[in-house]
Amino acid sequence: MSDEVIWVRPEHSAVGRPAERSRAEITAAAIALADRDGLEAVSMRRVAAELGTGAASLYRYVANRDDILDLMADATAAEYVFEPPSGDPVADLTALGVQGLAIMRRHPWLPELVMTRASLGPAGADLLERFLSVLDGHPLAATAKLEAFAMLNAAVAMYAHHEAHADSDYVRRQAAYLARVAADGSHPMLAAAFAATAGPADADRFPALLSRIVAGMLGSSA
Amino acid sequence: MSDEVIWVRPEHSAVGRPAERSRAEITAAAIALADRDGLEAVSMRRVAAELGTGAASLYRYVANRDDILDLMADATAAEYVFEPPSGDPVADLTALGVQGLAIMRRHPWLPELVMTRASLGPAGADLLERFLSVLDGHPLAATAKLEAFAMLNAAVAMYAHHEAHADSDYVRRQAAYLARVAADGSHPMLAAAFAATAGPADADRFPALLSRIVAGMLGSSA
DNA sequence: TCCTTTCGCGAACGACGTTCGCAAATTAGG
DNA sequence: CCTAATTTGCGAACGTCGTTCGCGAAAGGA
Repeated sequence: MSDEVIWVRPEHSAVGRPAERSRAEITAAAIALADRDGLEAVSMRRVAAELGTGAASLYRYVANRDDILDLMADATAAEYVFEPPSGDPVADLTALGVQGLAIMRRHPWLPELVMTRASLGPAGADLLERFLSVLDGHPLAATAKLEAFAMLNAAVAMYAHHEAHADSDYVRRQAAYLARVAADGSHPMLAAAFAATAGPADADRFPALLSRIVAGMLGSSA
Repeated sequence: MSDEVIWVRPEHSAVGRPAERSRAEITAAAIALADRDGLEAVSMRRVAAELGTGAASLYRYVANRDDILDLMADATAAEYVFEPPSGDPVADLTALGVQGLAIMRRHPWLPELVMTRASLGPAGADLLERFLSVLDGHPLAATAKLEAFAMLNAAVAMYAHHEAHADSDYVRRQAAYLARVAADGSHPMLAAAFAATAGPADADRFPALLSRIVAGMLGSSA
């Protein structure tokens, strides 16, 4: 029953007792939970509790927990809105990435999902279609375009992930350790970089960073 | 006791009953386990079993499971060997990334670790120092250099992660779904890309991809 | 009405991370 | 040598997790 991806499995049967809930409701509950308490709060029991039902009931809608994660990821992919392309591939792909960052800011758990599972459902396929159509006619091998898609997603996810965890205890401990290493004299470059970074962070550097990366991937600079 | 990162906590006490094992042994056992059975096999109980001891004993060496993951990650960072720089930053950073890919090919679980918790221990600090020294004198803000470091690691991890899971059941199911979507006519670009990719994969495209990305990040093309 | 099919879900299983408390092992001080 | 102080090893237990099983309840078609 589940040797196929969830998107091709029928949601409800036409006969028998009708279902009281839907995949969409489960997805919404899981996303609400994750937005509030993080990804590890998305357990079968807690999603079920969010819906006022029993944990075992979820298995009527979903083969396992990973299916729920796939539903969540694809639901966020559906949040993209596609403006008419400008004709400049670098600008259009950068805009796509910037929009992705905005989505990930709404869902701080999304970067982890994108980085570790990279699954594409219907909305993910639409996104990829859009990406490829921006690149239509561009002299780059199909494989390279697909790599670029993966790379763009990874770059956005990486940035969003860092941003979302910038003030966690874990990162603070980590930074304290690096500062200590920098202070002991054995890592002069690290010390210099730390000193230069000490000031307040300025405006959103992401679009510039991303467009450099995109330009690099599309350009023939190597 | 554990409001500090593991690298600054003393490993053994001078007095009292001497410890029978060391962090290094635990790290080696965990890495062996992960190399053999994957990251999720690295549980307290199984690492302990690998060492012929009890699970609770590990907490004398480590505050929690995440500490073990940090030890593992830093142990792999120690596998880098730093050749004398050539003077060309793009080439030197690309070489660093290519070496990182080789390390990740030896440890297929490493990409996931690098992507989800970017933690730097002593060997990680050495790696970052090397990265920054290659970029010494380069006209790029310190923040941008640190972003570039994170981005390089992410790119390498992403590529290695895809490579390592390319023939998992999960990816096969995923590819079958995308092929089905491509076949139904609603995603022409996807279909075209699939057709163009059907042939056998040629040689290792990674150095070229990576050097384009690095050049993009370092260049002033935006 | 009854039969077939599906659904809801309590109960249970095994594995997980982590804590507690105590016995064993060692060193420091007398 | 003995004792006190200190640290280690770890069995047992707690709460949570994903998942399975089996059964009673609910609906539609004959």
